[in-house]
Amino acid sequence: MQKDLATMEYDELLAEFRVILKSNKLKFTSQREAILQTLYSHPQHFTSENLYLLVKKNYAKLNIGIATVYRTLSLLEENGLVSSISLGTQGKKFEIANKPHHDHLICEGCGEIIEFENPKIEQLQEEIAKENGFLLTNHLMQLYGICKTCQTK
Amino acid sequence: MQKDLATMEYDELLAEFRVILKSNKLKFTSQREAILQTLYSHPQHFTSENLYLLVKKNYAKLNIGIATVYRTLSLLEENGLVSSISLGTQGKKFEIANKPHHDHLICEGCGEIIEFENPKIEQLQEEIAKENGFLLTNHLMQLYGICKTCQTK
DNA sequence: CTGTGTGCAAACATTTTGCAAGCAG
DNA sequence: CTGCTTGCAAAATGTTTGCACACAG
Repeated sequence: MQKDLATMEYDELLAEFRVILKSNKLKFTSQREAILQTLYSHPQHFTSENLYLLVKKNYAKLNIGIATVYRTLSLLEENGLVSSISLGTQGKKFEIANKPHHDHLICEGCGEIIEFENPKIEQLQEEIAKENGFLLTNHLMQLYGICKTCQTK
Repeated sequence: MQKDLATMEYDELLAEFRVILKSNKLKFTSQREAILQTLYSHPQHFTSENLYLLVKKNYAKLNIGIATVYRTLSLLEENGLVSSISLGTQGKKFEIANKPHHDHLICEGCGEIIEFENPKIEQLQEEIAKENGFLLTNHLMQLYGICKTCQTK
């Protein structure tokens, strides 16, 4: 039984990544580690571009290419180590998946993202899936609004 | 007080569109109408491309361009007559907004989209927003899973 | 060694924009 | 008439792919 990603420390995450690579006959490379490490140490939402720039800066010696970032993000997402969401006009964003599942409250004024989780909603979602004969694999919930600060502007 | 979009017939929708255009000093053109009409009569989810192809086919005389579709969709979305969602790898999809708010259950196998609504979840969302000092304007909920048919494949 | 991974540049896909001609008001 | 709108093509953006060399196993 795999350990819950939610409570995973970096070394555990890394070990998990190695297992995934091995079982897919893929190789562990410094570029792949740099990307995983960067995602882990910045639990924020990255666009592919942002992540590329940060890895490029923090691991200048690697001279990483944007193509590698895309390829690695796909790999990580396919294996559940990162998740992505698409915000309206801001494009696709990625984040490391080593935290409890959570949803997003997004301010349309300043773009601030607040994370939250709500077990009751999760339970209702399961019920809806069941009613429709679906086997749920994932979900995405984004609430858009105006935050307190922007309301007073 | 504006009539609820949810119960709007086409002629009402069209009238609403004319008002929006007028108040923005924009013109009512056959291209814009063709797009609105097509969205109304096909209450499904369109990509920009799909919609372009369908309008092109149904209104061949107009010889419409893809740029006009993009421009009109932006206009309609800004004014709340269409809404859009971003599905994982399938890009942004648009639909006419003249129906009750609803969320989506999406099959990762075949791409089928089932619409549903759940008042209990909506209420919980309001509570979450309130707790965080947000004034809710909109929300998006997508449940991903495998539909009954795809489960047996 | 073998075969996967990488950076690079080119290719693609999608969306936006400049422009001259068309047309709504 | 005036100036918004359109189609077209070009440009801009974002993402994927082919290739030859690099390197993990």
